[in-house]
Amino acid sequence: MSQTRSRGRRADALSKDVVVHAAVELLDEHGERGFTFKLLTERLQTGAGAVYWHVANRDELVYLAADHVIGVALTGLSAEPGADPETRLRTLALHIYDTLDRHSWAAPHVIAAVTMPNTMLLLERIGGLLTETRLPAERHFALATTIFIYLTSVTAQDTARAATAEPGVDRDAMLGEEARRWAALDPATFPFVTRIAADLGHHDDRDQFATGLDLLLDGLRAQEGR
Amino acid sequence: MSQTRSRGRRADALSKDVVVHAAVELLDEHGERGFTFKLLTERLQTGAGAVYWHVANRDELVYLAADHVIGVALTGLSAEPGADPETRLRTLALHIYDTLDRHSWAAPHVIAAVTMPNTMLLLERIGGLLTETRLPAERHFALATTIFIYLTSVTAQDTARAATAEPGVDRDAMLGEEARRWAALDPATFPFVTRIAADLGHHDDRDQFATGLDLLLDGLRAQEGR
DNA sequence: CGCGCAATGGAACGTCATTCCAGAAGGGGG
DNA sequence: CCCCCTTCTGGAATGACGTTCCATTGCGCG
Repeated sequence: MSQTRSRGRRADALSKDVVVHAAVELLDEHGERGFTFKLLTERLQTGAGAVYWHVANRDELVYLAADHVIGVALTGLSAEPGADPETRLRTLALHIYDTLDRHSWAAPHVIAAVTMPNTMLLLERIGGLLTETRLPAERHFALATTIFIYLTSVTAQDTARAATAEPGVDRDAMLGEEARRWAALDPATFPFVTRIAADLGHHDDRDQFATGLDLLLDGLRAQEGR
Repeated sequence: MSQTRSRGRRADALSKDVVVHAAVELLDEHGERGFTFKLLTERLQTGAGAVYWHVANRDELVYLAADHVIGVALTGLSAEPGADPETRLRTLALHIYDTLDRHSWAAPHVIAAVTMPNTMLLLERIGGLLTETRLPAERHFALATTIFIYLTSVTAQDTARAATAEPGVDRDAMLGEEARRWAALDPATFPFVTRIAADLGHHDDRDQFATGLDLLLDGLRAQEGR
């Protein structure tokens, strides 16, 4: 089966796109930490040198992979005509949240560099929706970036936390375990945490995210009313 | 000067605390990526084995260092008596922001594990302040975690982005450069981004953070009013 | 049809976290 | 006072990783 490959140029050429696609797959499977050039060259049936011909280094590859994921998420979003801007903002945010949830390694990189082409497109979308509200134009920059930062940051952290869990361990079981630990704390020093420990058990990250987003939008509406 | 050390037990004993302190220093100086066991053993004038006697591995060490930083931040915060809970919440948040800004490597770890002793204390503080508001008790869990998540996530990303910059490069110059790149985009596809490009030039992360926080608190007040 | 150069595969290198272990204090019991 | 054993130490050894280097190849242009 596995035969030693001949050196030199190949017919089924490697390309930046092919490399990035393979990287996204492997990142999805093994996470950022588990993603290595060894895995990558094995999947692509090639050597390290070939990969480095198309990509500067590991960092750039992960960067490109993250941008690709955001790009797919943005193009795969329907226009949702007729709805008011606030609703569409909410839809957009949750859609990005879900996408990054499926590629948990990507989120931290999306924010690190606003330079990323598709990340900028995301900011553009948010800003476009804000323009349709009655909010004063001089606040648009602050508000758009705030929503952008909330969206990317919180998602990044949610997914990072989720990725911490050992693969194969039940998520609900882990939450239950954590809730029990909270409840077992000293109520004298932790009156609040012990009181809300039960809530932790039936807690959903996505709902949590939506709650914060709604709070932001409520704040926005409150400012709008003034 | 530098003399070969004899093996075996030493008078000036190493301890978990000493190791963690040195780790915090080196993390501040070199960031998470630049922090290596080589640097650590050189500073502590010892070998790797000695460090591993006190600490399980690199991950645990960074975890302990991050918790230590949060602990210092929480104990170093004055009580601010007389102020209303909302103001105190704002002060607390900005204080944590500033602390994590000074130890940019720490922020990502603070959120990853809510298990961290001092991270839980932070959640407790936030919850305690919420209890003093007129908000319904059944919403306390959702709101406290929302604020907690906003605080830690956004700070984490701000500091991560700041750490990306090459040491020695002027931050304002970099922002100006970025603003120029935004302005140079095609106004047809990026109407919003090109319009707000100028704002990016005189933009401050801390103000930005405060804006989002105020938006959250506005939303909170709006819900309170209902 | 041959030649140049874009592309390739893998060996080699330096760095890193981690493991392993021989050996040296410290201190308690005889 | 001295021996022993637990606790702690330093550094050599290991294996995985990202990256560099280069001889070699075969596509596609002339």
